[in-house]
Amino acid sequence: MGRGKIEIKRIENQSNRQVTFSKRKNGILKKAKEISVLCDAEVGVVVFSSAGKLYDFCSPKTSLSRILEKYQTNSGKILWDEKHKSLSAEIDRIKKENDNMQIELRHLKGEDLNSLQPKELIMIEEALDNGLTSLHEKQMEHYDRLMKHGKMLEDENKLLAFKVHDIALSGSMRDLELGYHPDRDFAAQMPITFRVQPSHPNLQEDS
Amino acid sequence: MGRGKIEIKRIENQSNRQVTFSKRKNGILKKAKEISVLCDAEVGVVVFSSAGKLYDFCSPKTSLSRILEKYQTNSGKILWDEKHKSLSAEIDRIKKENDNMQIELRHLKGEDLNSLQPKELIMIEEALDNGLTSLHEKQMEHYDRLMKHGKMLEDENKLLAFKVHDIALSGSMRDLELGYHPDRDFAAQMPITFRVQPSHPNLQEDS
DNA sequence: AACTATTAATAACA
DNA sequence: TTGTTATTAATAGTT
Repeated sequence: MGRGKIEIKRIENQSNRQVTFSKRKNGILKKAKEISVLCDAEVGVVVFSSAGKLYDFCSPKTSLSRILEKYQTNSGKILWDEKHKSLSAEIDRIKKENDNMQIELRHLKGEDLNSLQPKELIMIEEALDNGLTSLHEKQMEHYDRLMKHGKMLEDENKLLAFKVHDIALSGSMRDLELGYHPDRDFAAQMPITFRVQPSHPNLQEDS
Repeated sequence: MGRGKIEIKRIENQSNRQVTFSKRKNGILKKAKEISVLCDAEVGVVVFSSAGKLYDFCSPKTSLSRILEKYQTNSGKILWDEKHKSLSAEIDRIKKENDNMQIELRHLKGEDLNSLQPKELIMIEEALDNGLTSLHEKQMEHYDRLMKHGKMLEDENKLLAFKVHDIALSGSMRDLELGYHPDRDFAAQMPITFRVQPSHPNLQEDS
């Protein structure tokens, strides 16, 4: 189909080859489009020129992804070896890590101990003991902090109780009887730790 | 290019469509082969008939995998979305699971406790206590078993010591002075638990 | 599946 | 590249 018949073998003349590529590439993409429309077929075409430039066609209503997905299930061949395998490998690796941690966790929780040797039990016991030790230290810190805070509150309460007593003696009880008014001037300006907290159980104890 | 011109739109007649598909499909695959040879191009073609049958061509000296790999790097489009995404999602899921276990493990080992509230510390403490309880039960079992075994050995040793004493009295000391002979007749035929174990520390105590 | 009249693709050329 | 055209190749409709 041209001014002369040609043999189907590599065209040695570079520019000739390039022209032929361009024309035939258009031809193939056109044919692909036509068969997809005429025959309701799914078609995917990918072409690289020898220079490495990419051309492709994919039938409408689908995508290369879907076509290739279908290709794999249909042909049994697996395409995306590289990325696919590396992802699968990573999954395996993480799962193994997961399993090991799971086992360790179970052991620390006192489960699945039957298969373990006495020495292994002792190692777990040491881990648990260490854990408890650290934990108790931390709890002690919390306890100390709470005690300190409680002591502070008690001191504040004493101070407040004293002031209340003072105000009561000076005769202006009405302000207190009105209760909690956060937007009242004197309340807003008072440092927060010095505001009256009516529900505090310790408030009355030392007064 | 046929007895008549045709519009490029879906061929409604089913059998007609099928015939046209068959012919044009061959045409496309042939064209693909030709351009790959003539122009030294990489070509991949995948065609599905409307019935779902697969036909494909791939230029020699390469593979669909490689062509598609190249397609991705060249176009920036990511193909294998489906499997790829689901694998990535699974990795994320497992990693999250992993992280959670890691945190739980660290907590049980008494690490990274600073961010925890007292109530959380108590929950960990309970877990550790439970773990220790189960562990101690298991260790107790081991201990009991060992004790039982030790008692059994002691009994056997007493019996052996008695026999040794007996034999010594009957005058044939030479056999014993020769030491351990596993292939001697009387040793090989004796049940294994009754053979003399010279290195056993309890052997002389009750004799 | 073949056949073949016709259209479509394209090799060589500009 | 793009366009033109003589030719070959593909294929629509038919057998």
